[in-house]
Amino acid sequence: MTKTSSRQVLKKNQDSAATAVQSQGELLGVSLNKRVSITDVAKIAGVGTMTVSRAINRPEMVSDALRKRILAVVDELGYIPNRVAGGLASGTSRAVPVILPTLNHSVYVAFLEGLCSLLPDQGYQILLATSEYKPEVEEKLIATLLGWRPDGIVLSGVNHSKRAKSMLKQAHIPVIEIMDLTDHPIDMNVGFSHRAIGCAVGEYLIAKGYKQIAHAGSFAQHDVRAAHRVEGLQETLKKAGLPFGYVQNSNQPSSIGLGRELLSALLQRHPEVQAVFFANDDLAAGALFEAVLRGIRVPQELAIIGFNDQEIASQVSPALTSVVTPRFEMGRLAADMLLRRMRGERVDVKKMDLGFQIIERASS
Amino acid sequence: MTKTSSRQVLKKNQDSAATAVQSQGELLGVSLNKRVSITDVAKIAGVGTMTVSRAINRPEMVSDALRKRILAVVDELGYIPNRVAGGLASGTSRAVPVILPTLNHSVYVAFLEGLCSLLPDQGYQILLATSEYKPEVEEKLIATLLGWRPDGIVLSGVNHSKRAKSMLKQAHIPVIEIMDLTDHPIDMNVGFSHRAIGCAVGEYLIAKGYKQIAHAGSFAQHDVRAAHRVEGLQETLKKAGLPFGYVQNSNQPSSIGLGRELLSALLQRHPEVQAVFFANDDLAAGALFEAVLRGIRVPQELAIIGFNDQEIASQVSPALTSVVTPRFEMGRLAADMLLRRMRGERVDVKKMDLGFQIIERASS
DNA sequence: ATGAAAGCGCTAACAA
DNA sequence: TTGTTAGCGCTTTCAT
Repeated sequence: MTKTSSRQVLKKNQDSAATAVQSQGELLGVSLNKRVSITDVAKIAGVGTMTVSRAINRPEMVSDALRKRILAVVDELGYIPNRVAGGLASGTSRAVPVILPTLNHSVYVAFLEGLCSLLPDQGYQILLATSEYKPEVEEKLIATLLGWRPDGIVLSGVNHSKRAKSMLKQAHIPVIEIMDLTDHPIDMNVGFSHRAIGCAVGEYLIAKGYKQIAHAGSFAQHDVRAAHRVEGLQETLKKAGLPFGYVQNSNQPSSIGLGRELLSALLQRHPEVQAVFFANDDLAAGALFEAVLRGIRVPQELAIIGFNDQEIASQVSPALTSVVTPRFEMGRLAADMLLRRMRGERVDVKKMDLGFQIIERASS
Repeated sequence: MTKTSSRQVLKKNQDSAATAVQSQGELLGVSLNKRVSITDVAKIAGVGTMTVSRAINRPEMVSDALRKRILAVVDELGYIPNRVAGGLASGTSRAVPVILPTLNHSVYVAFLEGLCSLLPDQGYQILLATSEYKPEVEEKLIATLLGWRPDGIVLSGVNHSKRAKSMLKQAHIPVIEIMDLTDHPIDMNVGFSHRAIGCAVGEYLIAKGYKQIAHAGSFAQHDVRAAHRVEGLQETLKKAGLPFGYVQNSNQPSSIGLGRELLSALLQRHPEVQAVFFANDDLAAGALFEAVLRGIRVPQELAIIGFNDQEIASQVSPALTSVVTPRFEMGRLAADMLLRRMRGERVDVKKMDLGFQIIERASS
């Protein structure tokens, strides 16, 4: 392949010097073994490096003839501009780190898809990292990722270590916090209020006449957002004079199987429970399967409500009531806000509440 | 924060010059507004930049006293080394692009988690990109990603455009192709034979006594690997003298709901079908739900077998027979092989067949 | 429209 | 052990 290319180039530069060195694996002094650089292209095209740079990045600034010649050489040599060098020279890396707590929840994956559907097309590269829900890991990741001198950064949640915040401020780049809401965003913020969701679910279940209402979740000590939903729920129950102590947690990662276990444990401790709000639909689906297995009628004997409206919720039977959150759209919106800022535009609405909706189905 | 830091540093450099400029937002000629560079650290610590570099990257090469002093300054200033500059200077970016067809399949996500569990800890940064199963998108992504001068790269599948292959060869970096097997890997290859899986499933179903055996899948025109499983299945059916034309495809992305639709369509066209091999467990679960809904007894009237052994397979009832593939382990292994190569070690076994296993459950 | 010079921030290689 | 020099490959700036 390399050989073929060099021959083709040769035809366009048919002088004795070129022919002479070709046998050494060189062409006009350009080694064919080393990665080809802008200088190589410039030499062979017989122009300055700046013209090559322009022909590639701002084609309209170069005359048609020259641009054509240069791009032909680029093609022949298989030249791929070095973004690392370009980034250093221009001070803009086009890198956008995304720190997610996990990839194990379809919510974060859907969000990531939203980002992927916009950022790469605009020339930005996603640097992926997962924090495992641990603030100290997140802090380290932020430090590492800022080393890439990113043009912007995406964080999950609104709780970050003091040092993390200070590093981000020093970086002077657009930052967007997603999935949750705060009154004091580092910079920009799109998400929804988990506390409000907890309240709404509480009100919904109370209105349906349930009295003994529980919450069950995974990764209890780490998932701050789930904790906020629990708080909202408990607050509402308290106000209504209902018991609010029915909480079943696990430290394991979320799964359908864990949903079964959580329900079993909960029913053993509190057989009187009438309705359970789960931290996500996988757990809720597991609980539903367990209930069906045990012959517990849903929702007559036990109501189940999930979270995030993952596909499974609508597909099981009875179908699961759930809370829809616009995760894919959140990804696109986050990307859009970042892009505008990275282009130098102003973004006036720095905090966006994307809201949520309870989708009532057969399970409650 | 910045102010506090500068004061603390000041104590260690208590000379009149420093005090004089501090009010201008400078300290020893170091602006506090610009991002802090290695030169800033060097100046304030009173050492050369190389010593700072060493104190950070090869601490053992610097005397204790000096290292301590330097790291203190690093801390005070909040200095974060610029990897872009470092990468350019050292010729190693520590970037590892990963091109996946989609994030919509839990297989790829699990694989990605496997990578994430190893690469970042070793100082490598994952650059994520999705090709939407399109070779031409993949080719473009490869070109873009090679611009980051990565130290290695991960590709999905073994079918890549000619230009893609040639670019990868020119890059002279370790390449690993995952998920599938080929006799002619670009460089390294871990995966399993989808054709063999198709054959094995065929033999399994034949042995169970099924005669009318179908395959149903999504993204038909793009998912080459699913197509190979179909080929294997059909080959086996053909050999056994059984009908092999029962194939139901859709161009939509995979989902539980699509599984329902696929089964409906298949049964309408071929009510005689006795067993269906689905392209993944989401589809299979959907089909199962649909069958239950229609009162079709599984497996007595219809056997269902899924692929990838996602969690849902074992949790529905009847539980789904499926084919386990070690996707998380594949991620770790791919990371491990890449890491060894990136460290300059040799990797002798360039092609690894990770195999698969049919997990028999109640649905077949 | 094109090119030359300078330098982005860091590290390899060498010198002291 | 530490510092100096010279780039890495590109783009900015300024000249032509």
